[in-house]
Amino acid sequence: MRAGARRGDATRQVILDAAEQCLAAGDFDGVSLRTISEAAGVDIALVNYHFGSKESLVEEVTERRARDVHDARVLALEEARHRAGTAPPDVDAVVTAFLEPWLKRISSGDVGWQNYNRLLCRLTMMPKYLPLVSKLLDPTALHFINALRAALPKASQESIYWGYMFLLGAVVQIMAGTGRIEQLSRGLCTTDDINAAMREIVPFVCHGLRSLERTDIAV
Amino acid sequence: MRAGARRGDATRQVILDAAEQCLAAGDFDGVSLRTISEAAGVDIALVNYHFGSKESLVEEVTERRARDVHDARVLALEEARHRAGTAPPDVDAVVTAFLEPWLKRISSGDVGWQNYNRLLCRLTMMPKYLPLVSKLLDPTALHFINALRAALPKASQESIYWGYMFLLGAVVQIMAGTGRIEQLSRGLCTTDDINAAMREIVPFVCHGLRSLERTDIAV
DNA sequence: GTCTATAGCTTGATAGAC
DNA sequence: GTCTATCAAGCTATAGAC
Repeated sequence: MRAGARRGDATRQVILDAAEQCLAAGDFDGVSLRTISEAAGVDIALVNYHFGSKESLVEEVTERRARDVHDARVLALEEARHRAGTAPPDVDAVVTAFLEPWLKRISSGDVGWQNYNRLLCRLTMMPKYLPLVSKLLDPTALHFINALRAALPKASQESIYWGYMFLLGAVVQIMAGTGRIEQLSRGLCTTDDINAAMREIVPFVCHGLRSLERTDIAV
Repeated sequence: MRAGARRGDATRQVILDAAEQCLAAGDFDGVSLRTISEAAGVDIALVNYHFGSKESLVEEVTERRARDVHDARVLALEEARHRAGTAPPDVDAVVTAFLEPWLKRISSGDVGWQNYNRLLCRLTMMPKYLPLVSKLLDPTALHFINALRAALPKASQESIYWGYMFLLGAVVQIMAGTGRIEQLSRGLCTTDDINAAMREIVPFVCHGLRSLERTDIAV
């Protein structure tokens, strides 16, 4: 490997990290390549040289970490299956397998994971990026929807999908880091304390999901 | 009232409606005043004449409907209090008072309410707009957080705030209309069928919220 | 109140020297 | 692989005629 290539790889990483950070903090289309290149301490022309376009940059930023989380989640679910023996893993096990790998990475101290997360939450809210979001997350989603189906055999097909979206919604609302809960609770709660958030969210969604098997509840 | 003033008012409404629609469909900063003025069928200069700036336009678009929902929700909660007698309204009553007025407006056939909703969901995900979101929604939020506190006396202060955010997250995930559940369920579920969504979401969040009173659940 | 015209700026992207 | 210089296109906002 030539010295130039090594230097180029380093530049790529610096740009990817800066993009991750800027996109997590700002509002996507409001974040310019100039902002990103300045944060990276790199000339703006290099962004286009290495990534071709802004769109490709966003893709690379997200894809970089998506596969890793997916694999860890699938593995966690596999382990839960092993622990459960012949019966399928219950709701708590499925939810935990879904959230644990995520939580672990966020609280790892690597600020990149926190940025990736915020970015991804923001991304899922924008119709424009639905194709990218689907490419990144559909495999994981369908995998865990299947697991939820097995854990909640009495729930309807539709209910499982709705339940997955509610689970996602609760998590996204916390992970996006909008500052809203800090504002409402006047600092009592903070999304920076991921462990506290997880402690609350797991029982909430597990109880919610289990209720999907009941059909005798009127609105 | 002069004819000119009446015409000006009509233009204002046309612009507000178009802005509501464009902002609901697109990604906020990606939506230009040109897009909005073209959708409204008016000259772009009129947008600045009537609203002064893009920021003010966004404010007016949101504030236009925010007060109405707030009032309806407070009234619904008041009625629930009356029905409940001496005891405070239970979780189901509080959640229903929160969601019913919203649901009613969305399914009223007025497409403006649907646009307003999507727009608002999108807005809550962008840190940049936290001040506006707080101004619009904090009164409602704190009002219902108080009601939840009364309905869940054994839950901790923190849990109530978290629970409110989870409730919000589940609703936002559905209302934002990102097309994700349609994609995942291959058309089986759709956020256009608000009634179906509501039928699923109410029991989910009510069970989730009630679980906040329990403290014996390990992560 | 409305429209034309345009100022002044920022954007993403590229051509060419090194 | 990196940097300077610059492009065309888009944006918000405004000044002035009608």
